[in-house]
Amino acid sequence: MTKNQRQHRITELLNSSVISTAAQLVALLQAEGISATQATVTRDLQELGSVKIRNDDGVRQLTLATSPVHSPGVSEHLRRMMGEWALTVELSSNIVVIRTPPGCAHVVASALDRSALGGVLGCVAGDDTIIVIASFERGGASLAKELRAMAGFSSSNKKKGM
Amino acid sequence: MTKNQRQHRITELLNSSVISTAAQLVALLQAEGISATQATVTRDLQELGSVKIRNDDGVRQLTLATSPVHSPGVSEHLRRMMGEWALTVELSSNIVVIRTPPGCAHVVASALDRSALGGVLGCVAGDDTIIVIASFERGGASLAKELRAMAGFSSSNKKKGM
DNA sequence: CACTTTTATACTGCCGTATGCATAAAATAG
DNA sequence: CTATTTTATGCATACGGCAGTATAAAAGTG
Repeated sequence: MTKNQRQHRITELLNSSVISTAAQLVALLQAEGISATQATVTRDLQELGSVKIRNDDGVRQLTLATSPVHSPGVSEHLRRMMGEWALTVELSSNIVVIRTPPGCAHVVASALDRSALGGVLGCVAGDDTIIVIASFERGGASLAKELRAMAGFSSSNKKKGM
Repeated sequence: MTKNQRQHRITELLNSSVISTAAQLVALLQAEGISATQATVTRDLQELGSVKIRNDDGVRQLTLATSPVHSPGVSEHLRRMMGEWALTVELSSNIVVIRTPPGCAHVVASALDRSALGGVLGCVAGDDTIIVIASFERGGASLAKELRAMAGFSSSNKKKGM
């Protein structure tokens, strides 16, 4: 059972039952054979963006934020995806083109979307290509530079004039 | 510069010039600011499925196999993708349904395709869902079991009767 | 066959992630 | 306000992947 799987199960549990504490979650997971401690579950809840609200019955209940939360882990996640999947990052005026291995473009694009990187109007992804549109104010060059840094490209091997 | 990026550049180099030895590749990479040793490049070449052929000029040349090669690393890669991205693996007769986080289905499906897992007729992927069709001979149950194992699900937390 | 070149690998160290334990900090209850 | 419950976190550890060094194995050469 990996972290993603555990977090997915936690999401399901929070959406289907009233759970008040991390300790309860630990017990529920344990009951279905998933072992994790309170510390781990608490960290999961943070990453998932959970909040504790008082529901209609006046009971405190853990819920997941419906609107995407920009936890500190999100930009970290983007950095990791860029490092792992971005093969090239190239620039044409205000457009940055990122190439990935086949089928991997969406993963990176999702991470980009969620990260709410500054000065990005939006991005679209094909199978192995992502088009990122920089805002006029930001400009493509600055954005490309940031994305290249995330991907772990040193400035020395920047392609010139392509 | 990460491993994927380096391997991508190696692919480009092999396709665009005549290269005979790993040592040559090391030098070419070095020239563009990518440092790697012969050992690393050799490992890359193995993973990429390179072969050394004698070309029309009678020169021995490193080339990439056009047909997908089943290097030992391929099934390892599948295992890693399943562990990282597969959230659930469920079964309905000879069909196995794998759920992933949004946008991640293709990555896993590609890995599945490349792995040439036994008894798989084929698979298709949406945004967060993969449908894998088991051959009649193999049967969905056996396939699901193998995929679940890859994803790191212990047999204990197998869902019953859902 | 002897020698050189090239490739493959055993071993080791490094780095980042994930997690448990212990405990501090914060929230809640009375 | 104090005590209790709950959450957050500093630290240590385990594990996995990656890559370098040194060296063995294999391939090529004459």
